[in-house]
Amino acid sequence: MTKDMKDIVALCKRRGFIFQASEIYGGINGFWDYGPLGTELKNNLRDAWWRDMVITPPIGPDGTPLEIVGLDSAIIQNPNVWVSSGHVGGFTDPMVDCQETKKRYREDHLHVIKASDDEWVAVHEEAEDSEIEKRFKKLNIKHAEDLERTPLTDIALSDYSKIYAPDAKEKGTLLEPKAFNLMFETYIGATQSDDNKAYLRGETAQGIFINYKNVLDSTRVRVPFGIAQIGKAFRNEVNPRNFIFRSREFEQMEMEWFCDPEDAPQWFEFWKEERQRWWKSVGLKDKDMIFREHGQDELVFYSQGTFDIEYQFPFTAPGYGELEGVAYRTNYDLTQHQEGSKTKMEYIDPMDPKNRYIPHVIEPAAGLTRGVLALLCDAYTVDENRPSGVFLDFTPAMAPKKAAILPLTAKGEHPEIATKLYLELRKHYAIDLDIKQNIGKRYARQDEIGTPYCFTIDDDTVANGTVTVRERNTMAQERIHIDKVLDYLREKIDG
RNA sequence: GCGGGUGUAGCUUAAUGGUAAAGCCCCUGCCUUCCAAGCAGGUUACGAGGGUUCGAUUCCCUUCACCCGCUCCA
Repeated sequence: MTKDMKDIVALCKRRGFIFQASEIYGGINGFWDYGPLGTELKNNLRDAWWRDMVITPPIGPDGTPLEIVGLDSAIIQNPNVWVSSGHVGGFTDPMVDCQETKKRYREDHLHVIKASDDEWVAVHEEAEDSEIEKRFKKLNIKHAEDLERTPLTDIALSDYSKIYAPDAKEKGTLLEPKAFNLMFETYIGATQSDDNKAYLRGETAQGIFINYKNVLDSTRVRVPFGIAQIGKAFRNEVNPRNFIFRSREFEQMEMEWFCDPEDAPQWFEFWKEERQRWWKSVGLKDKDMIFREHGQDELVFYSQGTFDIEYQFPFTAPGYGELEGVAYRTNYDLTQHQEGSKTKMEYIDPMDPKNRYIPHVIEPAAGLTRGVLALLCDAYTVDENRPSGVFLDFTPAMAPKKAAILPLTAKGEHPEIATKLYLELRKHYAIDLDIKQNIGKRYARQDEIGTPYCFTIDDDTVANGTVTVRERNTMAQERIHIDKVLDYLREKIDG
């Protein structure tokens, strides 16, 4: 039985994990709201990351604990931050559309071969000569001897009328290149003009880089150290798709690890390992993940290595979708901000003041909301042998509700004892108390929201103080004393 | 952004140019000593806007959202 995205989305809505944003107004493309359980789940994943990064960072290769501090920067920064980072202008890839075939190409991916003065043929940059010859034959154009290629970026717009687009029959069907900028624009103050234009952050990372000096000067951290931040980021995606996987407003968990350039390659290896381990620790199954080093051709120009942690989502299968990228960004960002802000970003080694350098950065950048989606997809388990037909196999630590307290009947002393137990347990964990309806329905409901344990109060509880524990995945039951319930939960959740 | 598809209750599905039906879920009560049981009752829907029409959920137009493919994802 395969997991169907439709069913997962339906369950998310039915049980209050994730809703279409602005649903009662007809929705809004690329935005999602988190319901009561989705919020709990997201917070659990977020808190686990914060705990494992900032509160209790990993032990380093030399046996000493790493030093990582937290940050919460503004979503809107001085717009020059995004000019220096390259998000405004530099990184946008102009696209050209073909009027005839409705296809769209990256301008810098197309090459043009000039067969004659007015018959030019556009081809993909990776097209081989043999393919190109076929293309010429099809167009019935005698091809030039040398097949010399000119990048489309070097061709004047006025010459577009001579070009046959890669998949077109007619020439002159390519339209003017359009720049796509994914930054969300806004205006500061009540009037709108270019003077007060600003951007919603496209990533949380830049907030870290621009506070690097502040953190150094205020916290006594020394290289190597990290600054971690969790928060919303915004990208005006051309085409949001696949539930919450690519949305225009999303949440990131990013850490910038500042280190000596000489040590950077070792730290890169360290964080690759560490981040793989972490995703497994929150419950993702090894068999559904892939760990992938980017090839040279995939790397952005300033990166000396990028490592993807990807998950096999139902909508990407048999392929994978990115959960986290661990990138060796060199000192690119700090250097950019040093130039852009005229603020020195040099680090002076306190043990050796002659040793000055701009730290290199290893960046483990994870998608929190993508992580939530992976947890949901991973947990979704079809089981036709149980009333609900499905259950969510969250780890106890990630489950939105840790346990449900269920009086077997709504009569006698059952509800009273159940309520007392509930009042005790809820001081420690997110607990459900559910009294109404028959017990089977209540178990089924808890299965659907992934509650790992149900404690049921029956006549034996009244007689001898024991309750049944019903385990979600196996539906097996055992009896334990009511006084041991909290210890039992502690052991399962934190132990 | 392009092409195709789909929008009726929380879900699954009906019917209809003239008061929109059912099953499941949900809620209330009864009953129930362990997995959506039974009985009685109850809430909830034509994605939005416009047009045609005496009257539109139904026909037409526009729009929005979702799904699939293409494109894209610094």
